[in-house]
Amino acid sequence: MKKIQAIRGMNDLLPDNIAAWQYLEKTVTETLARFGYREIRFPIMEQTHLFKRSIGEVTDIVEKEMYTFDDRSGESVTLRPEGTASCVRACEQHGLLYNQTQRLWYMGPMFRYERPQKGRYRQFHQIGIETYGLDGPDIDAELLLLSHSLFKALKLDDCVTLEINSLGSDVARASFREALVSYLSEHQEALDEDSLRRLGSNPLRILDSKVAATQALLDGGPSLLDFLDDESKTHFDTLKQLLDAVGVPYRVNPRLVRGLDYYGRTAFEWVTDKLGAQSAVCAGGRYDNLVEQLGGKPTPAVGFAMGLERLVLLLQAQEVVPAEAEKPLDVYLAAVGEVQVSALTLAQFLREALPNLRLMMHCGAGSFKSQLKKADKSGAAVALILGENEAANDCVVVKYLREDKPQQSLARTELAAVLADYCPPR
RNA sequence: GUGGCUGUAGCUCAGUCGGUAGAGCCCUGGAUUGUGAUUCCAGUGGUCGCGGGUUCGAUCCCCGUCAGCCACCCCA
Repeated sequence: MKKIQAIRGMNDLLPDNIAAWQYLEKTVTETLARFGYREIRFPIMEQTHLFKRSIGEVTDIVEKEMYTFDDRSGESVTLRPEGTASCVRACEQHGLLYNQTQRLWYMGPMFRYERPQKGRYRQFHQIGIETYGLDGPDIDAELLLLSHSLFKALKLDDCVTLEINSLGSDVARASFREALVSYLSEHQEALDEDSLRRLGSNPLRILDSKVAATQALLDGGPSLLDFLDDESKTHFDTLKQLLDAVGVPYRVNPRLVRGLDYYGRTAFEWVTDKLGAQSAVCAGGRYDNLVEQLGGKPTPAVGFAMGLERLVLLLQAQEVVPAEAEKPLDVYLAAVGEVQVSALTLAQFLREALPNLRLMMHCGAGSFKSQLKKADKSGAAVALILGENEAANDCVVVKYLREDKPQQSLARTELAAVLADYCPPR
Protein backbone atom coordinates (compact mmCIF):
# COMPACT_ATOMS: atom_id res chain seq x y z
CA MET A 1 0.00 0.00 0.00
CA LYS A 2 1.21 3.42 -0.90
CA LYS A 3 2.23 5.59 2.01
CA ILE A 4 0.01 8.57 2.58
CA GLN A 5 2.03 11.76 2.64
CA ALA A 6 1.56 15.47 2.40
CA ILE A 7 1.21 17.01 -1.04
CA ARG A 8 4.50 18.13 -2.49
CA GLY A 9 5.55 21.57 -1.34
CA MET A 10 2.97 21.65 1.45
CA ASN A 11 4.55 21.38 4.85
CA ASP A 12 3.47 20.31 8.29
CA LEU A 13 4.60 22.64 11.05
CA LEU A 14 5.53 20.43 13.97
CA PRO A 15 5.39 21.52 17.61
CA ASP A 16 9.15 22.05 17.80
CA ASN A 17 8.88 24.68 15.08
CA ILE A 18 5.85 26.50 16.35
CA ALA A 19 7.63 28.81 18.79
CA ALA A 20 9.38 30.70 15.99
CA TRP A 21 6.12 31.08 14.07
CA GLN A 22 4.16 32.32 17.05
CA TYR A 23 6.93 34.72 17.97
CA LEU A 24 6.95 36.09 14.44
CA GLU A 25 3.17 36.41 14.23
CA LYS A 26 2.90 38.01 17.65
CA THR A 27 5.70 40.51 17.06
CA VAL A 28 4.36 41.53 13.67
CA THR A 29 0.73 41.88 14.69
CA GLU A 30 1.63 43.89 17.79
CA THR A 31 3.70 46.27 15.68
CA LEU A 32 0.84 46.63 13.19
CA ALA A 33 -1.52 47.49 16.02
CA ARG A 34 0.89 50.19 17.19
CA PHE A 35 0.57 51.80 13.75
CA GLY A 36 -3.21 51.59 13.84
CA TYR A 37 -3.59 48.95 11.14
CA ARG A 38 -6.61 46.66 11.36
CA GLU A 39 -6.92 43.01 10.44
CA ILE A 40 -9.11 41.80 7.61
CA ARG A 41 -9.85 38.18 6.73
CA PHE A 42 -11.11 36.79 3.47
CA PRO A 43 -11.45 33.34 1.89
CA ILE A 44 -8.49 31.40 0.55
CA MET A 45 -10.44 30.74 -2.66
CA GLU A 46 -11.86 33.16 -5.16
CA GLN A 47 -13.38 33.10 -8.59
CA THR A 48 -10.53 32.49 -11.01
CA HIS A 49 -11.04 35.63 -13.04
CA LEU A 50 -10.33 37.86 -10.03
CA PHE A 51 -6.71 36.79 -10.14
CA LYS A 52 -6.50 36.75 -13.91
CA ARG A 53 -7.72 40.32 -14.09
CA SER A 54 -5.55 41.69 -11.31
CA ILE A 55 -2.24 39.84 -11.48
CA GLY A 56 -2.09 39.86 -15.28
CA GLU A 57 -3.11 37.23 -17.83
CA VAL A 58 0.39 36.64 -19.13
CA THR A 59 2.29 36.44 -15.85
CA ASP A 60 3.79 33.11 -14.83
CA ILE A 61 1.61 33.08 -11.72
CA VAL A 62 -1.57 33.06 -13.76
CA GLU A 63 -0.27 31.01 -16.66
CA LYS A 64 1.26 28.10 -14.83
CA GLU A 65 1.30 28.48 -11.07
CA MET A 66 -2.32 28.70 -9.95
CA TYR A 67 -4.29 25.93 -8.29
CA THR A 68 -7.36 26.29 -10.45
CA PHE A 69 -10.22 23.85 -10.79
CA ASP A 70 -13.97 23.69 -11.35
CA ASP A 71 -16.15 23.38 -8.28
CA ARG A 72 -19.23 21.16 -8.25
CA SER A 73 -21.35 23.78 -9.98
CA GLY A 74 -18.83 24.07 -12.79
CA GLU A 75 -17.48 27.45 -11.74
CA SER A 76 -13.74 27.96 -12.05
CA VAL A 77 -12.22 28.71 -8.66
CA THR A 78 -8.62 29.31 -7.61
CA LEU A 79 -6.67 28.96 -4.39
CA ARG A 80 -5.31 32.45 -3.83
CA PRO A 81 -1.72 32.90 -5.08
CA GLU A 82 -1.48 36.22 -3.24
CA GLY A 83 -3.67 38.43 -1.09
CA THR A 84 -3.91 41.84 -2.69
CA ALA A 85 -6.59 40.95 -5.24
CA SER A 86 -8.80 39.33 -2.60
CA CYS A 87 -8.29 42.25 -0.26
CA VAL A 88 -9.41 44.74 -2.90
CA ARG A 89 -12.38 42.53 -3.75
CA ALA A 90 -13.44 42.25 -0.11
CA CYS A 91 -13.08 45.99 0.53
CA GLU A 92 -14.94 46.87 -2.63
CA GLN A 93 -17.71 44.35 -1.99
CA HIS A 94 -18.37 45.79 1.49
CA GLY A 95 -17.97 49.45 0.70
CA LEU A 96 -14.80 49.89 2.73
CA LEU A 97 -13.28 52.14 0.08
CA TYR A 98 -16.22 54.49 -0.30
CA ASN A 99 -15.07 58.00 0.72
CA GLN A 100 -12.66 56.67 3.27
CA THR A 101 -9.14 55.48 3.74
CA GLN A 102 -8.10 52.08 5.02
CA ARG A 103 -4.97 50.66 6.59
CA LEU A 104 -5.33 46.89 6.71
CA TRP A 105 -3.41 43.69 7.21
CA TYR A 106 -4.07 39.99 6.77
CA MET A 107 -2.19 36.81 7.33
CA GLY A 108 -2.55 33.34 5.92
CA PRO A 109 -1.65 30.70 3.38
CA MET A 110 -1.12 31.36 -0.32
CA PHE A 111 -0.76 28.75 -3.04
CA ARG A 112 1.49 28.60 -6.05
CA TYR A 113 2.30 25.51 -8.06
CA GLU A 114 6.08 25.82 -8.29
CA ARG A 115 9.05 23.56 -7.67
CA PRO A 116 9.83 23.81 -3.97
CA GLN A 117 13.21 25.08 -2.89
CA LYS A 118 14.72 26.87 0.07
CA GLY A 119 12.20 29.40 1.34
CA ARG A 120 9.72 28.71 -1.45
CA TYR A 121 6.83 26.26 -1.12
CA ARG A 122 3.52 25.48 -2.82
CA GLN A 123 1.57 26.41 0.24
CA PHE A 124 3.33 29.33 1.84
CA HIS A 125 2.29 32.06 4.21
CA GLN A 126 2.25 35.80 3.93
CA ILE A 127 1.41 38.75 6.05
CA GLY A 128 0.06 41.40 3.74
CA ILE A 129 -0.35 45.08 4.52
CA GLU A 130 -2.52 47.25 2.28
CA THR A 131 -3.56 50.89 2.40
CA TYR A 132 -6.26 52.54 0.32
CA GLY A 133 -7.29 56.07 -0.50
CA LEU A 134 -3.91 57.68 0.19
CA ASP A 135 -1.82 58.84 -2.74
CA GLY A 136 1.02 60.86 -1.20
CA PRO A 137 4.60 59.85 -0.52
CA ASP A 138 3.84 60.14 3.20
CA ILE A 139 1.92 56.87 3.24
CA ASP A 140 4.68 55.18 1.21
CA ALA A 141 7.13 56.43 3.83
CA GLU A 142 4.90 55.22 6.66
CA LEU A 143 4.78 51.74 5.16
CA LEU A 144 8.54 51.60 4.84
CA LEU A 145 8.94 52.92 8.36
CA LEU A 146 6.48 50.24 9.47
CA SER A 147 8.41 47.50 7.72
CA HIS A 148 11.65 48.82 9.18
CA SER A 149 10.05 48.76 12.64
CA LEU A 150 9.01 45.17 12.06
CA PHE A 151 12.55 44.12 11.25
CA LYS A 152 13.86 45.99 14.26
CA ALA A 153 11.27 44.36 16.52
CA LEU A 154 12.31 40.97 15.13
CA LYS A 155 16.01 41.84 15.56
CA LEU A 156 16.55 41.19 11.88
CA ASP A 157 17.31 44.76 10.83
CA ASP A 158 21.04 44.09 10.54
CA CYS A 159 20.60 41.35 7.96
CA VAL A 160 18.09 42.96 5.60
CA THR A 161 18.43 45.97 3.35
CA LEU A 162 15.78 48.09 1.71
CA GLU A 163 15.83 48.69 -2.03
CA ILE A 164 13.47 51.20 -3.59
CA ASN A 165 12.62 52.36 -7.06
CA SER A 166 9.94 54.19 -8.95
CA LEU A 167 8.27 52.48 -11.87
CA GLY A 168 6.70 55.76 -12.98
CA SER A 169 3.28 56.32 -14.44
CA ASP A 170 1.79 53.92 -16.98
CA VAL A 171 2.74 56.28 -19.76
CA ALA A 172 6.30 56.78 -18.53
CA ARG A 173 6.75 53.06 -18.04
CA ALA A 174 5.40 52.34 -21.52
CA SER A 175 7.85 54.71 -23.15
CA PHE A 176 10.72 53.29 -21.13
CA ARG A 177 9.68 49.80 -22.14
CA GLU A 178 9.76 50.86 -25.75
CA ALA A 179 13.26 52.31 -25.38
CA LEU A 180 14.46 49.24 -23.53
CA VAL A 181 13.07 46.83 -26.11
CA SER A 182 14.59 48.85 -28.91
CA TYR A 183 18.00 48.94 -27.22
CA LEU A 184 18.01 45.23 -26.36
CA SER A 185 16.70 44.23 -29.78
CA GLU A 186 19.84 45.72 -31.29
CA HIS A 187 21.95 43.54 -29.00
CA GLN A 188 19.98 40.29 -29.13
CA GLU A 189 23.13 38.27 -29.73
CA ALA A 190 24.39 39.31 -26.26
CA LEU A 191 21.19 38.31 -24.47
CA ASP A 192 20.77 35.05 -22.59
CA GLU A 193 17.99 32.70 -23.59
CA ASP A 194 15.61 33.62 -20.76
CA SER A 195 16.00 37.33 -21.36
CA LEU A 196 15.41 36.85 -25.07
CA ARG A 197 12.12 35.18 -24.25
CA ARG A 198 11.19 37.99 -21.85
CA LEU A 199 11.96 40.56 -24.53
CA GLY A 200 8.69 39.56 -26.11
CA SER A 201 6.60 38.81 -23.02
CA ASN A 202 7.75 41.01 -20.12
CA PRO A 203 10.80 43.09 -21.05
CA LEU A 204 10.97 44.96 -17.74
CA ARG A 205 11.81 41.69 -16.00
CA ILE A 206 15.07 41.58 -17.92
CA LEU A 207 16.26 44.37 -15.62
CA ASP A 208 16.61 42.04 -12.63
CA SER A 209 18.13 39.17 -14.60
CA LYS A 210 20.75 37.23 -12.69
CA VAL A 211 22.93 36.78 -15.75
CA ALA A 212 26.08 38.89 -15.41
CA ALA A 213 26.48 39.46 -19.14
CA THR A 214 22.91 40.70 -19.35
CA GLN A 215 23.47 43.08 -16.47
CA ALA A 216 26.59 44.37 -18.22
CA LEU A 217 24.58 44.91 -21.39
CA LEU A 218 21.98 46.86 -19.43
CA ASP A 219 24.67 49.25 -18.20
CA GLY A 220 24.74 50.76 -21.65
CA GLY A 221 20.96 50.91 -22.03
CA PRO A 222 18.26 53.33 -20.96
CA SER A 223 17.53 53.85 -17.26
CA LEU A 224 14.04 53.85 -15.85
CA LEU A 225 14.81 56.89 -13.70
CA ASP A 226 15.44 59.01 -16.81
CA PHE A 227 11.95 58.28 -18.09
CA LEU A 228 10.03 59.20 -14.95
CA ASP A 229 7.16 61.64 -15.40
CA ASP A 230 7.38 64.80 -13.28
CA GLU A 231 4.69 63.71 -10.85
CA SER A 232 6.33 60.33 -10.17
CA LYS A 233 9.72 61.97 -9.90
CA THR A 234 8.51 64.47 -7.32
CA HIS A 235 6.71 61.71 -5.44
CA PHE A 236 9.86 59.58 -5.41
CA ASP A 237 12.13 62.47 -4.39
CA THR A 238 9.83 63.37 -1.51
CA LEU A 239 9.69 59.75 -0.41
CA LYS A 240 13.49 59.63 -0.26
CA GLN A 241 13.58 62.86 1.77
CA LEU A 242 11.05 61.44 4.21
CA LEU A 243 13.02 58.22 4.60
CA ASP A 244 16.19 60.23 5.23
CA ALA A 245 14.37 62.33 7.81
CA VAL A 246 13.11 59.35 9.80
CA GLY A 247 16.33 57.38 9.44
CA VAL A 248 15.18 54.45 7.35
CA PRO A 249 18.24 53.35 5.38
CA TYR A 250 17.65 52.43 1.73
CA ARG A 251 19.36 51.95 -1.57
CA VAL A 252 17.88 53.14 -4.84
CA ASN A 253 17.89 50.23 -7.27
CA PRO A 254 16.80 51.48 -10.69
CA ARG A 255 16.53 47.88 -11.89
CA LEU A 256 14.06 46.85 -9.23
CA VAL A 257 10.81 45.85 -10.94
CA ARG A 258 7.76 43.92 -9.85
CA GLY A 259 6.41 40.69 -11.25
CA LEU A 260 2.75 41.51 -10.94
CA ASP A 261 1.13 43.74 -13.52
CA TYR A 262 -0.74 46.03 -11.19
CA TYR A 263 2.26 47.86 -9.74
CA GLY A 264 3.29 51.37 -10.73
CA ARG A 265 5.35 54.22 -9.27
CA THR A 266 6.84 53.29 -5.88
CA ALA A 267 8.28 49.76 -5.71
CA PHE A 268 10.39 48.31 -2.94
CA GLU A 269 11.93 45.15 -1.57
CA TRP A 270 13.64 44.15 1.64
CA VAL A 271 16.35 41.69 0.68
CA THR A 272 18.80 39.47 2.52
CA ASP A 273 21.85 37.47 1.51
CA LYS A 274 21.25 34.86 4.21
CA LEU A 275 18.66 32.70 2.45
CA GLY A 276 20.42 31.30 -0.59
CA ALA A 277 18.86 32.29 -3.86
CA GLN A 278 15.66 33.63 -2.30
CA SER A 279 16.63 37.16 -1.40
CA ALA A 280 13.31 38.97 -1.00
CA VAL A 281 11.64 38.68 2.39
CA CYS A 282 9.25 41.58 1.99
CA ALA A 283 8.15 43.32 -1.17
CA GLY A 284 5.49 45.63 -2.43
CA GLY A 285 4.66 48.93 -3.98
CA ARG A 286 1.98 51.19 -5.31
CA TYR A 287 -0.98 49.88 -7.29
CA ASP A 288 -3.14 52.93 -7.92
CA ASN A 289 -5.00 51.39 -10.85
CA LEU A 290 -6.06 48.07 -9.42
CA VAL A 291 -9.22 49.10 -7.61
CA GLU A 292 -10.58 50.73 -10.72
CA GLN A 293 -9.44 47.79 -12.83
CA LEU A 294 -11.56 45.53 -10.63
CA GLY A 295 -14.61 47.69 -11.05
CA GLY A 296 -14.30 50.20 -8.20
CA LYS A 297 -13.85 53.94 -8.19
CA PRO A 298 -10.27 55.08 -8.85
CA THR A 299 -8.53 54.59 -5.50
CA PRO A 300 -4.83 55.01 -4.80
CA ALA A 301 -3.33 52.04 -3.01
CA VAL A 302 0.03 50.90 -1.72
CA GLY A 303 1.02 47.81 0.20
CA PHE A 304 3.47 45.01 0.70
CA ALA A 305 3.69 41.35 1.63
CA MET A 306 6.14 39.40 3.72
CA GLY A 307 6.95 35.73 3.22
CA LEU A 308 6.66 34.06 6.59
CA GLU A 309 8.61 30.91 5.75
CA ARG A 310 11.53 33.09 4.72
CA LEU A 311 11.29 35.19 7.84
CA VAL A 312 11.17 32.09 10.04
CA LEU A 313 14.27 30.77 8.26
CA LEU A 314 15.97 34.11 8.91
CA LEU A 315 14.92 34.12 12.56
CA GLN A 316 16.34 30.64 12.97
CA ALA A 317 19.52 31.41 11.04
CA GLN A 318 20.11 34.49 13.20
CA GLU A 319 19.06 32.65 16.36
CA VAL A 320 16.94 35.53 17.57
CA VAL A 321 13.85 33.63 18.72
CA PRO A 322 13.75 34.26 22.48
CA ALA A 323 13.73 31.23 24.76
CA GLU A 324 10.44 32.24 26.38
CA ALA A 325 8.75 31.79 23.00
CA GLU A 326 9.01 28.06 23.67
CA LYS A 327 6.46 28.39 26.47
CA PRO A 328 7.89 25.78 28.82
CA LEU A 329 5.87 24.21 31.59
CA ASP A 330 6.07 25.54 35.11
CA VAL A 331 4.81 22.46 36.86
CA TYR A 332 4.56 18.75 36.10
CA LEU A 333 2.20 16.89 38.37
CA ALA A 334 3.25 13.30 38.97
CA ALA A 335 0.28 11.18 39.97
CA VAL A 336 1.40 7.83 41.31
CA GLY A 337 -1.05 5.07 42.12
CA GLU A 338 -4.83 5.24 42.33
CA VAL A 339 -5.05 9.02 42.76
CA GLN A 340 -6.77 10.16 39.55
CA VAL A 341 -9.60 12.02 41.28
CA SER A 342 -7.27 13.69 43.70
CA ALA A 343 -4.79 14.65 40.95
CA LEU A 344 -7.36 16.08 38.55
CA THR A 345 -8.92 18.05 41.37
CA LEU A 346 -5.58 19.43 42.48
CA ALA A 347 -4.52 20.32 38.94
CA GLN A 348 -7.66 22.26 38.27
CA PHE A 349 -7.56 23.94 41.68
CA LEU A 350 -4.08 25.24 40.93
CA ARG A 351 -4.91 26.38 37.40
CA GLU A 352 -7.82 28.37 38.74
CA ALA A 353 -5.84 29.82 41.63
CA LEU A 354 -2.94 30.78 39.34
CA PRO A 355 -4.19 31.64 35.85
CA ASN A 356 -0.63 32.14 34.57
CA LEU A 357 0.48 28.73 35.74
CA ARG A 358 1.42 26.18 33.10
CA LEU A 359 0.73 22.85 34.67
CA MET A 360 0.66 19.45 33.05
CA MET A 361 -0.67 16.43 34.86
CA HIS A 362 0.69 12.96 34.29
CA CYS A 363 -1.88 10.69 32.68
CA GLY A 364 -1.77 6.98 32.13
CA ALA A 365 0.46 4.39 33.66
CA GLY A 366 4.01 5.11 34.67
CA SER A 367 6.29 4.19 37.48
CA PHE A 368 7.37 6.78 39.98
CA LYS A 369 10.74 6.92 38.32
CA SER A 370 9.39 7.35 34.80
CA GLN A 371 7.04 10.10 35.92
CA LEU A 372 9.91 12.09 37.38
CA LYS A 373 11.83 11.49 34.19
CA LYS A 374 8.95 12.97 32.26
CA ALA A 375 8.76 15.89 34.67
CA ASP A 376 12.42 16.61 33.97
CA LYS A 377 12.03 16.29 30.21
CA SER A 378 8.97 18.52 30.22
CA GLY A 379 11.16 21.45 31.15
CA ALA A 380 9.03 22.24 34.20
CA ALA A 381 10.73 24.08 37.03
CA VAL A 382 8.83 22.16 39.65
CA ALA A 383 7.50 18.63 40.00
CA LEU A 384 4.51 18.06 42.23
CA ILE A 385 4.33 14.58 43.64
CA LEU A 386 0.93 13.21 44.50
CA GLY A 387 1.02 9.58 45.60
CA GLU A 388 -1.33 7.52 47.68
CA ASN A 389 0.36 8.67 50.90
CA GLU A 390 -0.08 12.33 49.97
CA ALA A 391 -3.66 11.82 48.83
CA ALA A 392 -4.46 10.17 52.17
CA ASN A 393 -2.83 12.99 54.17
CA ASP A 394 -4.14 15.78 51.93
CA CYS A 395 -0.66 17.07 51.13
CA VAL A 396 1.64 17.32 48.10
CA VAL A 397 5.40 17.08 47.71
CA VAL A 398 7.05 19.98 45.88
CA LYS A 399 10.31 18.97 44.22
CA TYR A 400 12.49 21.64 42.64
CA LEU A 401 13.99 20.39 39.39
CA ARG A 402 16.17 23.32 38.38
CA GLU A 403 17.64 24.62 41.60
CA ASP A 404 19.46 23.24 44.58
CA LYS A 405 16.70 23.36 47.13
CA PRO A 406 15.28 20.55 49.26
CA GLN A 407 11.85 19.23 48.42
CA GLN A 408 9.04 20.00 50.80
CA SER A 409 5.72 18.48 51.73
CA LEU A 410 2.95 21.05 51.77
CA ALA A 411 -0.74 21.14 52.52
CA ARG A 412 -2.83 21.93 49.46
CA THR A 413 -3.82 25.27 50.93
CA GLU A 414 -0.18 26.37 51.05
CA LEU A 415 0.62 25.28 47.51
CA ALA A 416 -0.66 28.22 45.51
CA ALA A 417 1.40 30.72 47.47
CA VAL A 418 4.60 28.74 46.88
CA LEU A 419 3.90 28.13 43.19
CA ALA A 420 3.08 31.76 42.58
CA ASP A 421 6.84 32.37 42.33
CA TYR A 422 7.04 29.87 39.49
CA CYS A 423 4.52 31.39 37.13
CA PRO A 424 5.66 34.83 36.06
CA PRO A 425 3.21 37.06 34.22
CA ARG A 426 3.41 36.31 30.49
C1' G B 1 8.60 22.98 -16.81
C1' U B 2 14.54 22.20 -16.66
C1' G B 3 19.12 20.59 -14.13
C1' G B 4 22.34 18.55 -10.02
C1' C B 5 22.58 15.74 -5.50
C1' U B 6 20.06 12.42 -2.10
C1' G B 7 16.25 8.41 -0.26
C1' U B 8 18.61 2.34 5.04
C1' A B 9 14.94 2.26 12.51
C1' G B 10 10.77 7.90 15.03
C1' C B 11 15.63 11.28 14.25
C1' U B 12 21.07 11.65 12.49
C1' C B 13 23.82 8.34 9.70
C1' A B 14 27.22 3.89 8.72
C1' G B 15 27.32 -0.61 5.71
C1' U B 16 27.17 -4.72 2.18
C1' C B 17 33.46 -5.36 -4.25
C1' G B 18 25.57 -8.71 -5.12
C1' G B 19 24.59 -13.76 -0.26
C1' U B 20 17.96 -10.03 2.69
C1' A B 21 21.43 -5.03 7.89
C1' G B 22 24.32 -1.88 12.21
C1' A B 23 25.60 2.51 15.50
C1' G B 24 24.33 6.89 18.20
C1' C B 25 20.13 9.58 19.86
C1' C B 26 14.95 8.78 21.27
C1' C B 27 11.54 5.42 23.77
C1' U B 28 10.58 1.26 27.54
C1' G B 29 12.32 -1.69 31.66
C1' G B 30 16.08 -2.78 35.32
C1' A B 31 20.63 -1.71 38.73
C1' U B 32 17.70 1.83 43.38
C1' U B 33 9.57 -1.53 47.07
C1' G B 34 8.28 6.31 46.17
C1' U B 35 12.68 10.47 43.81
C1' G B 36 14.61 13.15 37.48
C1' A B 37 19.45 15.14 34.83
C1' U B 38 25.35 11.57 34.95
C1' U B 39 26.53 6.30 34.76
C1' C B 40 25.88 0.91 33.64
C1' C B 41 22.80 -3.27 31.69
C1' A B 42 18.81 -5.07 28.77
C1' G B 43 14.75 -4.52 25.38
C1' U B 44 11.13 -2.56 21.54
C1' G B 45 11.69 -0.74 16.72
C1' G B 46 13.42 -1.93 9.44
C1' U B 47 8.88 -5.22 3.93
C1' C B 48 16.94 -0.75 3.04
C1' G B 49 11.09 5.14 -0.76
C1' C B 50 7.90 2.40 -4.49
C1' G B 51 7.56 -0.56 -9.17
C1' G B 52 9.98 -3.29 -12.86
C1' G B 53 14.59 -5.50 -15.11
C1' U B 54 19.36 -8.35 -14.89
C1' U B 55 20.83 -12.55 -11.59
C1' C B 56 20.65 -18.89 -8.55
C1' G B 57 20.12 -14.62 -5.31
C1' A B 58 19.26 -7.26 -5.37
C1' U B 59 19.29 -2.80 0.11
C1' C B 60 23.73 -2.78 -3.39
C1' C B 61 23.85 -3.00 -10.60
C1' C B 62 20.21 -0.99 -14.60
C1' C B 63 15.47 1.50 -15.95
C1' G B 64 11.18 3.98 -14.40
C1' U B 65 8.52 6.47 -10.72
C1' C B 66 7.57 9.17 -6.19
C1' A B 67 9.63 12.18 -2.47
C1' G B 68 13.41 15.48 -0.16
C1' C B 69 17.25 19.19 -0.74
C1' C B 70 19.56 22.89 -3.84
C1' A B 71 19.62 25.83 -8.22
C1' C B 72 17.17 27.80 -12.91
C1' C B 73 12.44 29.91 -14.48
C1' C B 74 9.28 32.75 -11.35
C1' C B 75 8.34 34.90 -6.81
C1' A B 76 7.16 36.55 -0.62
